[in-house]
Amino acid sequence: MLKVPVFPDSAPMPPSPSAQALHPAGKRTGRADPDSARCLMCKVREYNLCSSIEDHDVTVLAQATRQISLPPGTAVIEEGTPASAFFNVINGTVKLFKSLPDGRRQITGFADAGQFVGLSNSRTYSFGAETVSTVLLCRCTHTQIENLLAEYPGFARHLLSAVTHELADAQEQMLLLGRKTAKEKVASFLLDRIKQYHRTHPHDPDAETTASVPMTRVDIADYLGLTIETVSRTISTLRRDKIISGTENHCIRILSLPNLQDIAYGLKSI
Amino acid sequence: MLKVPVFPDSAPMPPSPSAQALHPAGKRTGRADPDSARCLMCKVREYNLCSSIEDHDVTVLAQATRQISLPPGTAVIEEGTPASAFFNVINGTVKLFKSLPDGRRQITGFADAGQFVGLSNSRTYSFGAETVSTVLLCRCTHTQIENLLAEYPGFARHLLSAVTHELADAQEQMLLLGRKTAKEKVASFLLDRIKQYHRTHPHDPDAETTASVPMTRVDIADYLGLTIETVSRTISTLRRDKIISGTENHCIRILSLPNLQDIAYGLKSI
DNA sequence: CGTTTATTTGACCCTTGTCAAGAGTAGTGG
DNA sequence: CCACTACTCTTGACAAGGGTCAAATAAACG
Repeated sequence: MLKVPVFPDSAPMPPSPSAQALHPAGKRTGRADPDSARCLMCKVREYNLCSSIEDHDVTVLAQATRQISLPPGTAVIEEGTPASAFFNVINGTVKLFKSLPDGRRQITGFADAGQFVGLSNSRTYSFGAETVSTVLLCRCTHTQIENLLAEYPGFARHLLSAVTHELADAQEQMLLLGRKTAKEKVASFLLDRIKQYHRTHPHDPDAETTASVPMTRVDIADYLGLTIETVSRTISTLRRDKIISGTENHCIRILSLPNLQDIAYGLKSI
Repeated sequence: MLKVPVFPDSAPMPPSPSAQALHPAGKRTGRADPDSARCLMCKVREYNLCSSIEDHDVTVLAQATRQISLPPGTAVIEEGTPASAFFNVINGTVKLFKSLPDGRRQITGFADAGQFVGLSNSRTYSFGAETVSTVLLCRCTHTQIENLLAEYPGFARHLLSAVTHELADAQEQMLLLGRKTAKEKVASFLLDRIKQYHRTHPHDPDAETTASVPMTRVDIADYLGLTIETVSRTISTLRRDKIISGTENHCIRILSLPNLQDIAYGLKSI
């Protein structure tokens, strides 16, 4: 049978306390140790990949991963370097991007709390990743991911589901980049940010009308395939048209969600 | 544990002779039946997902799938309809696309022989699919894919690898759509077509300099986020600059691969 | 061989990019 | 607490890449 590793030939990693063989599948620890408590109490555990590993096996996870905190603007993954690690975002936002030799850049997505970063099929990363805000990450080597995949069938299925979802998002973004106008692009982006805010603040009564935009105009422009000037002008227009309200730059309030939706999908001729 | 099906709640399918329960894992058939011969002799078997199922289990595959042949321009998947089937492309090319309400369309990719179409995480397809040329497909219900995933761990891993690869392609295409000029887009597209021709015609001595372009200008334009006029003009310019040669429309000969590569990555200022 | 459809080419214009300057904002340190 | 500096963001004037509309060619097909 053809071998098709998801993480082929992971580059050798510097030895770390947590870089040890996983427990055999199904082995139970009598009770939670301090490490597994970290995973059990993790605020994104129920939303992300880790939910595939049941509570009583969580020691495996805790020993396979290490948490790191990074300030805004820090490189997490360097485009073209050996692909060796995988990251879960616990808190904050990470941007993923690809670049051209002359420096032009396309941000392919933002990974918020609960999402992951660093899946690669090839020996090197085909994309870069950098923190947008202060970010808490859970790091795991590809070798350890391979072990989890081999021991927990549910994990492979969960990962497949997550990647399939990402692919659908990527296709939606291709539609945006190839066929939408600047105004439609910005409106679509704001809708995504509202959804994201709603996911992470389900109990905020204003969640329906709030968009958290932690990224700069440069990042928004590189995400939407525009220039910062066009992004700025378009947001100003939306403010002038009373579709959004103009208090702050990084927390936008939506005055007319239906109008914004119509614009995003090209139903508003204006 | 949270259940995360890759094909949730597959829509009920009309009963078909091949829509029956799979054989139990590991059950061997004494020798190949006519059905399994179809799979064993399949010309893409060694390249595609089916290689995850070993030869002695191939009856399972043969009974789970049905081959269909479709003329050019036939809808394979209707955007927004219930997601119920999955297709392997045995021969020909299928285009995948998303549309806006007013008819604007973005082709998100072309699936050539050996690739698959129809993976979906949601109840309905978020994209459409249509044949470009005459196409031979191998159809399989999502229910049957679920069974294969449950019984053959290698299959889930193979599928994960394939989807991860598709995601990387999608990211590369986002870079193209968001940040490349018309000339760079067309050059990148031609390079992809050369690679594709090389894969499918490994013994052709001209494979290094040949690009098969079965799709129309409309499809190319919808794939690159341009208009047909711009695609046409750009190809004419490449011909005038002696980078490609102008014999036919659907089989392009490359005169200077290095130049084409430089243009595709923005290294050629012209 | 004529009809239909796909492609090319031209003329013109609009959306978005480029260049440049001004206005906010956020830190920093006296 | 208030300058000072360094960004980030906004706005304006202008240019250009690519879109739109229209017509001419070239292929494809019965």
